[in-house]
Amino acid sequence: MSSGSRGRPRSEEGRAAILAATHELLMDVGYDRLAIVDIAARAGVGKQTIYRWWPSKAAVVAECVLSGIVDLTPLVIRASGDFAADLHEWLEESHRLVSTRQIGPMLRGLAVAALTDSSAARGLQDQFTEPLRRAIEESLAAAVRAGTARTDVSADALADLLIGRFVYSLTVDDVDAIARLSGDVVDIVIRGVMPRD
Amino acid sequence: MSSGSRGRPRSEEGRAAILAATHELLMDVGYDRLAIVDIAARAGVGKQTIYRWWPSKAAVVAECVLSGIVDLTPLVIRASGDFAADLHEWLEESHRLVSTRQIGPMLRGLAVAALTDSSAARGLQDQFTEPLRRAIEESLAAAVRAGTARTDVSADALADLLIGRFVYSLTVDDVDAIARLSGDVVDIVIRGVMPRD
Amino acid sequence: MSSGSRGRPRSEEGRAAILAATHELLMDVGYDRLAIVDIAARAGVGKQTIYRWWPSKAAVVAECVLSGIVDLTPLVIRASGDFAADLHEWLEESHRLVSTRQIGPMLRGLAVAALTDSSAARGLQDQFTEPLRRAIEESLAAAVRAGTARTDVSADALADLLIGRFVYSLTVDDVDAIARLSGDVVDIVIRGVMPRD
Amino acid sequence: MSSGSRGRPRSEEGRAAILAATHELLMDVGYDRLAIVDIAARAGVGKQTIYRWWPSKAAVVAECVLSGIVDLTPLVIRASGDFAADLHEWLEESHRLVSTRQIGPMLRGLAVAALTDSSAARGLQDQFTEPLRRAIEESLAAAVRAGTARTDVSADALADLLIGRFVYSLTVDDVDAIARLSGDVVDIVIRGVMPRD
DNA sequence: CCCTAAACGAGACGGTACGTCTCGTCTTTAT
DNA sequence: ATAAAGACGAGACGTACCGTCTCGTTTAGGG
Repeated sequence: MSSGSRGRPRSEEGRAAILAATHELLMDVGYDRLAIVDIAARAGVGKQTIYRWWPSKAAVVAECVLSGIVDLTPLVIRASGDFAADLHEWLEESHRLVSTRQIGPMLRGLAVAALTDSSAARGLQDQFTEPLRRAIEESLAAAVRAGTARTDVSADALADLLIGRFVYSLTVDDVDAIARLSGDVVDIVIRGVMPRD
Repeated sequence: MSSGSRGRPRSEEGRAAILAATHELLMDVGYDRLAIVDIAARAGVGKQTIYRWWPSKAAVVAECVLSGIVDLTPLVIRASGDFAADLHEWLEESHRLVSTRQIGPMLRGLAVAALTDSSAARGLQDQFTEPLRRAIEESLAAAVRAGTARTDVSADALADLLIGRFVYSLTVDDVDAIARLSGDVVDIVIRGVMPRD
Repeated sequence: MSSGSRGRPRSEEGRAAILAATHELLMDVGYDRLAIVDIAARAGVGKQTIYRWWPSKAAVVAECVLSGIVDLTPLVIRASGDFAADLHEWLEESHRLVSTRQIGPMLRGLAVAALTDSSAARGLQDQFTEPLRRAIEESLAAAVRAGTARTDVSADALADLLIGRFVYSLTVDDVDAIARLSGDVVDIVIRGVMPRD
Repeated sequence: MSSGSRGRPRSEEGRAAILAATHELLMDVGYDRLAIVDIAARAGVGKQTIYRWWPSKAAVVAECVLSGIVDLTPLVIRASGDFAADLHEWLEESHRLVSTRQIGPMLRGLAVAALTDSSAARGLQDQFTEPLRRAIEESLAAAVRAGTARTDVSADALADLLIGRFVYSLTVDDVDAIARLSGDVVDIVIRGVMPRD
C-alpha cells in the first residue's frame, strides 16, 4: 500500500567516494582550488550526484568532517587530571598539525567554509567544535576533581577562548610566534581557572 | 630632457575610488561575491588598473582595511584602568558590530581573505590585529598600575586569547550563545591576570 | 508448455497516456524543449516505460502522429474533381494551420524529427506523407476523369512538389509571403498537369 | 573627446576560426552532435567568445553559411536558356550533394537550424534560398527569351516549388526514390511554365 | 492459491552540453 | 606611460536532460 522509499536508493558507495575524494583534494589543493567537477571526476561520479545531495562546496566539505572521514580526533584535548599538562600537550599537538602541509590548508579550508556558509558552520560546530568543547569540559572536570580548578568555571567560556585561539592561529602566518606564546597562554588560562590558595 | 617620470601619473583618485568601491561592495555582497570587475565598474576604473597595483582580490581587501577606509577602531579595546569593565565593553561592542548586516559579512570576508592569502593575512595582522593587540596591552598596563593585574602577564598571550575568541565568534551562527558566555569569559580572563590575594 | 507471454502485460492505458502527453507537450513547448522526463511525469508513468517501448524522443513523436493522436487529416487534400479548387483550398488550409501557435511548432518539430532520426522519418513518411500523397493522387485522378489533367502525369512527382513546398513553408518566417504566392503556385501546377488544348 | 570604439576590438581572426571550426565539425558530426565547447576548442577560442557574438548554436551555423564559409554555390541552378536541361542538371547535382556523407548531414543541420531558430531561418533565407531563387529566376528569364517559357510565370512561385522539393528531399531516407522521380518533376514543371502551343 | 516473471512508478545514477560568471591578460584609443 | 574600455582564452559554476540502473509494487499467466 504505502511506500516510504521508492525509486533507486541513494548509493552509499557514491556518497563515500565523494567524501573521500573531497578529503583527498582538500589535502592536495586546499579549499579554494577545490572544484566540484574534480571531486566528481575523482569519485567516479556525475556532477549532479553531488548537487543532488549537497547545496554547495562548503556543505560537502562540512560533511566530510561531519562524517568522520576527516579525522580530527588528534585535535581533541586529553583529560588526565593535570590540566596544565593537558593544555600544553594540546597546544603543541594542534600547532604541529596546523604546520603540516596537508592538514593546515585543510583546516583553513574548513574555517573558510564555516565563514562562508552558515550551514557548513553548523556542521563543523557539531562535529569539530562540539567534541573539542566536551573534551575541554572533561579535562576541566578532571582538574576540578584533582583540586586544581574551581567548580564555578564555565567550561563553555573556557572552550571559547581555547578554540578561539586555535582558529586565530590558522590566520597567522608566523607559526613560531604562536608556539612561542603557548606557554604564556597556558599560564593565563591556568590562573584563570585555578582556585584561590 | 628625459624622464624620471614620463607619461600619465598614477591616479591617486583612482586608487581611492577603488578602495572605496571595494569597501562598499564588501559591505553589500560579502567577500566571495565580490568581483574585481564590479569593483572596477563602481570605481569608474579599468580592470587593469586594479591588477596593475594589487596582485589579488584579497590584497585589495587587505589594503582597504590597511588604508583606514574600513574603520575598525570601534573594535579596539579601551584602557580605562578597570580591566574588567574594558573587557565587558569591548566584548559587547564587538559582538554588536559582528551582528550588523554590513560589518559582520565584511569581517567574515576579511577573515576569509586572511585564511586564503598569506599576504592579505600579513596586512590584516598589521592593520587590524596589531592595533587591537596594542590596545589590549595598554588596558592591561593600566590594570597593572591599578593593582588589578600581575606584572608578569604576557600581553601577547592575552591578546591571542581575546582576538582568538573574537575571530571564532565570526564562525558561530548562534550570536546569542556568544553574548551569553561573555560574562564567563571575562571571569576567566580576569582571574587569569589578577594578582593572588 | 512455454509462454508466449507471461508476466504483466503492457499497459495500453500507459501507452495512450504517453502519446497523449507527448501530443500536449509538443503543442505547448515544441519539439526541442520536449523532455522525455516531462512526458513521463505528465503521463503518470515511469521514464523507463517510455524507453522500454520507444528508442528515442523522435520515435515517440513519430508514433504520436502514426497513432492518429495528432490528427493530420486537415492537411490532406480534397478530391472534388476540380483540381484547381482542391489545390487552392489545401494551400489555404495548410498555411492556416502552420500559422497556428500550436500546430505550427508541432509540425516544425515533426520535420526536425524527420531530419534528425531516419526511423522517425520513415514513420512520418508512412503516416503523414503517404496519406497526403494518396490524396493528391486521388485528386489528380478525379481531375483526369474530369478531363482537366493529362493521364501521363506522375502523381508522385506532383506530390513531391506540393509536399515539398509545404515543408519548405515551415522554414519560412514570413507567413504572408507563402500565402501571397499560393495563387501562382496553383497556376504553375495546374498548367503542369493540364492537357494541351 | 568622444569614443566611437574604445577597448580591444573584436578579433576578426577569432571570428573566422570559429566559423571555420563550425563548418568542419558540421561536416564531421552533424548539427545535433555539434557542441559549442567543441567549436571553441577547435577554434582555439574561449566559449564565451562565441556566446558574446552569437545567441545560439543555430545562429553560428547560420552565419557559417551567410559568411560564405560553407559554399552552397554548387546548389545554384544554371541559366543556359534550355530550362529543362538546367533543371535536370540541377536536380542531379543537388541530389548528388545531398547523398554525400558530409554535405548531406550539413544541409539537414541547416534545415534543422532554420526550423528551430527563426533568426537562423532568416540568415539562411538571405544566403542560401535567395541566391537559389535568383538563379531560378534567371534560368526562367533565359527560357522566356528562348521562347520556351511564358512571360507571366511567377519565378518566386516556381522557386518555392523547386526549393521545396529540395528541402523535402532532405527528409527522405530513400535517396533513389527522389532521383527516380526527378524526370517526372521536370516534366510537370516544364509543362507548368511553357507557352501554349 | 500460490509462484514466477514481466511490466510498472519512482527516482538515483554516470554523463554531456548548456549558457553564465569570473579570472587575469591583452589590445585598442584617449589623456 | 598610464588610464578606461572592453574583448580575449580559460575554466568552474549550477542546470537540464540524456539513457541506464535499481528499488518496491502490481498484475497477469502456469502449476
